[in-house]
Amino acid sequence: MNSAKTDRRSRRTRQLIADAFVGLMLEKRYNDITVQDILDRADIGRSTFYVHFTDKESLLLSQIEQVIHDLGDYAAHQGMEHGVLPSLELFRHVKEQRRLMHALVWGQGADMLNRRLLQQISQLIETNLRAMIGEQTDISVPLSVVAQFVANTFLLLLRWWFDEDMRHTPEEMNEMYQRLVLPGLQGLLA
Amino acid sequence: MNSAKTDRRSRRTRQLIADAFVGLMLEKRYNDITVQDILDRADIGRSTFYVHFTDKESLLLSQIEQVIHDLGDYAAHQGMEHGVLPSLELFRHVKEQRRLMHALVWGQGADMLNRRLLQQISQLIETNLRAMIGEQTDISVPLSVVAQFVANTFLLLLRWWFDEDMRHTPEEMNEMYQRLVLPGLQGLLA
DNA sequence: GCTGTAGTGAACATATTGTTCGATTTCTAC
DNA sequence: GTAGAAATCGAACAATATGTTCACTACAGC
Repeated sequence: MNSAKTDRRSRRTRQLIADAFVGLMLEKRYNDITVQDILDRADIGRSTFYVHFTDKESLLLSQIEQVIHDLGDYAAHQGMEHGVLPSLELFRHVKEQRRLMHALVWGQGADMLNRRLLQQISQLIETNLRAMIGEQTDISVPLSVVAQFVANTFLLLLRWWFDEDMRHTPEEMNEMYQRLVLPGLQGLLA
Repeated sequence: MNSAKTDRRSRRTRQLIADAFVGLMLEKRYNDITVQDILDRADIGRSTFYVHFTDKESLLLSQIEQVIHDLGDYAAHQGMEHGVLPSLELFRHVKEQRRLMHALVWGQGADMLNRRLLQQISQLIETNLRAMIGEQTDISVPLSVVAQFVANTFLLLLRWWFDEDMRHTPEEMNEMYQRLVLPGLQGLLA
């Protein structure tokens, strides 16, 4: 056997599976996708699937790693003259590669709770913001984005806090929150 | 029958179920928890579970709503003299209520991909940051938090962009990114 | 056309889900 | 303390999903 040929065939099948999976991820939630769904869409045999992936989850993981690798590669090749993150280049890159990214980052994969929490807290913030700015309407960033930005940072700090076993005091956490969020906020509302 | 009495019994059972679930969420991922696990831990009958919840998911949702309701209530009662978000009060509140919040917000529920993406991008940023600040070590917010803050905001914008069907250009997105993130960043590194 | 690797599909054991229903427990009202 | 309603129990059930096995077919390269 010549590994080149078999690899090519093999990779094609993997790709078929991955494509079907990504397509499904854009339509329904990860949890609602069955292996059978994937087999049907990719039109491959059940046993073939299990030759390539041990699991539905390992398929998900392989796709995640794909995106990560891709993005990391891209970012690394942009150098760092752009500050801490070559953000513009990444936004462009994502726009080109949108399908896979979209399916994974925001397809139904993103988990319910964080979405729900973000939504609720953002809404609260947006109300407050609206009351504060009054008639001042020429804000360069949509208000809903600003609200989500604040809520998102708050939730991030919460998670980090948990990770650190809540060693810090609420006051310390609040200090970090303010240092991170307020400057940007003031700049926008000025 | 008097609905007061039955309600009390019923609520106790619901609570048993919820407690068992939260405990399990701290130990394993949502997907790996079976209804049977919950029954065993709560020590209740299978049919009883299905009297109270139609689904494993409806149980999750009810817990999420609980947290949301709780948090919203709390935030609302703090008034808005605190800026856009009564953050300090919320951090305090969370610390007291940590179990449920922890289980849901960062127990294994938070989805894999976002965690992984955040981790990877943060790491890239942290490296860059470290190179930039050089010997300057007296930063009030841990560098890893700053890195996660930047990465988290970037990912938030990405998701928002998807939600808006990518109507905006990468340049516009980047503009928002910079307006939100840079002020805080400069303040810290100054 | 032979050879070997990859893919096939049917069959299988196992596990999980959600439902049903009669028996049993718990609790209140009397 | 007893009747009776509501809640729980638990065993049994059909339906579905999972992951494995194996004899088979298909096909690329020599």
